[in-house]
Amino acid sequence: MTASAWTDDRIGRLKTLWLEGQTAEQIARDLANGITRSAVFGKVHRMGLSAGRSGRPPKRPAAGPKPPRLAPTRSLADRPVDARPVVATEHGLATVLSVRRCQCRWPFGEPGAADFSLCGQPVTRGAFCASHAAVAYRPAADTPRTLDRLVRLN
DNA sequence: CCCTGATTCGC
DNA sequence: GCGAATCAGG
Repeated sequence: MTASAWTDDRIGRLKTLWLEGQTAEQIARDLANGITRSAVFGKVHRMGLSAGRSGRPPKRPAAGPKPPRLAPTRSLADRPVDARPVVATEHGLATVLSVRRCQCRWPFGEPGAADFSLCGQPVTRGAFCASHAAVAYRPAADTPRTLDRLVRLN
């Protein structure tokens, strides 16, 4: 089999894992096939998914000589989407430190506040539960009324 | 200091 | 278009 070929299947897995907040290293391990985290990044960029994650502002050139070298790494990270409901006096089931990957990370209250918490319901899409994902991943603009209704699902 | 993500270059 | 190297930020 070809060592490297971004089939639609692999691209789909890449996109899914990336949107789930998996690290590039994690995705590389999942795809295997000699795919390195660099390859993952390259593909992600070509797909136009790059923006959104941590970073580095556009700057000057790079890339010098390239002797054969591999750089395996391992760890976990969490830094998905962000959203803030204007009204939120309620509190979720989880905190920033206790929330698990399988729990909805929709914020309740003001970040930094003593009562700040996270939804905590089972994740169904990306980093949020079904209700919050509907708001967080809203592709197109909705009417203020629709958004208000969705936010009230808290 | 280590890890992760982003950007740019060479093939 | 793909992969690797390099840089910057946390």
